[in-house]
Amino acid sequence: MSRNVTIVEIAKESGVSTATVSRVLSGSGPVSPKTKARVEEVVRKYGYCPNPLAQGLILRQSRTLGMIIPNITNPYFSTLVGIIERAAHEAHYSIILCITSFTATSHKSGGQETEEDYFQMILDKKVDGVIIAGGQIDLCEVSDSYKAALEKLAKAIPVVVIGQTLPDIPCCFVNKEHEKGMVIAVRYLASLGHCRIGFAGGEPGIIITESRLQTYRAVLEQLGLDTDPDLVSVSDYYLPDGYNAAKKLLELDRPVTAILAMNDNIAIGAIRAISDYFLSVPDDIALISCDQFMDGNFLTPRLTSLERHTERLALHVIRLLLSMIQGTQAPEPPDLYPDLIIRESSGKHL
Amino acid sequence: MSRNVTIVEIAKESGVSTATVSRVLSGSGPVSPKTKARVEEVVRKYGYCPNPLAQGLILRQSRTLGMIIPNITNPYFSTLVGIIERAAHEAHYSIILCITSFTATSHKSGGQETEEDYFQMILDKKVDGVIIAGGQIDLCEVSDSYKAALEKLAKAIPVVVIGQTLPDIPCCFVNKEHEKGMVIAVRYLASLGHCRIGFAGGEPGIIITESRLQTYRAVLEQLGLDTDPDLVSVSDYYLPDGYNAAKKLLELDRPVTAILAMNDNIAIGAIRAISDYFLSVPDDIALISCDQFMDGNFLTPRLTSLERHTERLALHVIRLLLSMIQGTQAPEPPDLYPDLIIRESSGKHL
DNA sequence: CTGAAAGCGCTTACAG
DNA sequence: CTGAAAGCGCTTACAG
Repeated sequence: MSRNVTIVEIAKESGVSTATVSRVLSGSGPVSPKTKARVEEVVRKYGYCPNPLAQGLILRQSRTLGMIIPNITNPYFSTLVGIIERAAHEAHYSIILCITSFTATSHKSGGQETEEDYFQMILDKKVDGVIIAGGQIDLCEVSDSYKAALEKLAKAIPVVVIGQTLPDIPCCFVNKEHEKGMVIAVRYLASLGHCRIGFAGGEPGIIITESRLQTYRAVLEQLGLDTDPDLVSVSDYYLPDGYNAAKKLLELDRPVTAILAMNDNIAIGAIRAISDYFLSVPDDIALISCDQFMDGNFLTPRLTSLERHTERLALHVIRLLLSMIQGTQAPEPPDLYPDLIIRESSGKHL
Repeated sequence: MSRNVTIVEIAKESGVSTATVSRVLSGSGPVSPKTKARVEEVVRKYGYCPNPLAQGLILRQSRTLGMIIPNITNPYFSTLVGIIERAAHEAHYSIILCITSFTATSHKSGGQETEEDYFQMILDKKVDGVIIAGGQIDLCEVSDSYKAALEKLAKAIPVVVIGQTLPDIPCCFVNKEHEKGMVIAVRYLASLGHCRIGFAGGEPGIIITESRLQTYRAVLEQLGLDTDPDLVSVSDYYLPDGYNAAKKLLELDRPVTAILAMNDNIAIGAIRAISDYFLSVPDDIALISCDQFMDGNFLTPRLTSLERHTERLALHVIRLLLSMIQGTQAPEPPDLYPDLIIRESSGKHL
């Protein structure tokens, strides 16, 4: 950080006090048109810009927001970050990005760098607000230390978290919708005549997985279809998980005829496994991705998938945070009702 | 930003001056063991942490780095961001992420928010250093206003840019390697007996595209193979671009027998198009992705691709920036020699 | 080893 | 409408 023009120089050159310069810059307080013009000229000449550190010290704000995510490689999170950064920038805020590398398994094995540490760090940074997406908040069982750290954070600054609502913590919790899409997808597959519908991907102990699983079972029962535990294969959210899950579902004594994939990664891995068994999608196995990551029209086969409107979620979250910071009215919650986009992979009626 | 415990409280409670508290916290200057212990105790009790704004004002550093990218949705950039954030965090720096939405076409049509504006913003934020990846720097023709803005930025703080070297600008430029991989890929396809090798994807006027194109033509000529302009179809880097490019290459009077795809998106789109022509990869068309985004082993067909070691690049870039900031020796340049990972899509000898 | 004081660059009552 | 002065929370010569 090099030495820059300061308000003192500008004041001197303009022949006024720093107070006046400050006034014309902030637009607060009365300034005569002439003085104003003169100061503005000098400001322009030097390309002067107030030091945000000094401003922040007085104003108690940094015009900086923290965003904490477990992973940036996952399209869900990168979409979130993209939209949020853009909206924040338009509102003249910057985003400090924190990537915790949290995974349910690393957590169990006692990951070294914890999300709690990041909470503290972001608190120390004196940001004006924080968005937390995913991580431990998605666990069915949230640790006490996490709750304590989140509470401490939320008591100090506005925070909105995307994930389950934790009681007695002064955050805004924005809940994602996990059930409706599952109901739509299972019913659709059933309407096509499938009786053995597999569930592939997701991590046990994670809310999104468990609640989808529960819905899946409930709808299956309602419909009088098979609900063997064998029909379910969960491990994680990535390509190999889809591959292994599909493999398992195909090797059953009574194999599945349809698979619900947690997301596009799982679906792509599953397609690979299905091909390795010399079977095809959708002729032998129907497939639906429950979380669209890309335009399924360009995959082979064209992937039937659930659009969950991550952009709307992202926009809502940043607007909500901004409203908390500025003390304005909270925005209307967005329509997050998922859309089933029927393409080829789900096939036709059996 | 709420009111916090300050150094004054800590000093009072410890019965020493703020200077002493500052000394024990920073470890600079001599402090008697007893005083030190007492102060540390109080610090711990209050969970005190110096206000970084106040510190930054004096120390002229913010322990914050800027990272400017055009797009976070592209796996290349999200990988870069992931690695860089992690390394920065380990070195106790935070990352302010700036996403400019730059594309070559938006640029031509005169995009409203420019990268230059972001340069100014990040300068105003008083970050300690900046990493710039992609954007206008990847254009064959860089505008004067961009150069001027970059020069201004680089004169103020350390900046490393991933992209072509611009003369007379005091940045560290880290160049990516575009030719070698192309040579390997073209030669491999030729060795398999292909004579009509298409080139799909990429944006005209962008360095990575143009230099690969040049290499592609040079190798083809060297080998005495067809170099019709018709064999090339460029537009952009995403799924639809791969789809359209492959379509065009298949509709030629003398269609291609092999396609070089700029990256996995292009390859996936191309596979979709090839299937729509009732052709298959690799039986009818051989395919290589020149920029691996995911594990090609899980795609159908398994995708032969070039691994370009983005992680190594990312690590080098952040280390380089840190060395500039700290005035230490620059790290050794990484081995960015691309590896051709031969899987199914490139097929066997004709 | 320790403290009083100046100062980083700004903003905002408070006078005038 | 404008300026002198205090103060945001910290660090660092400078004395002692």
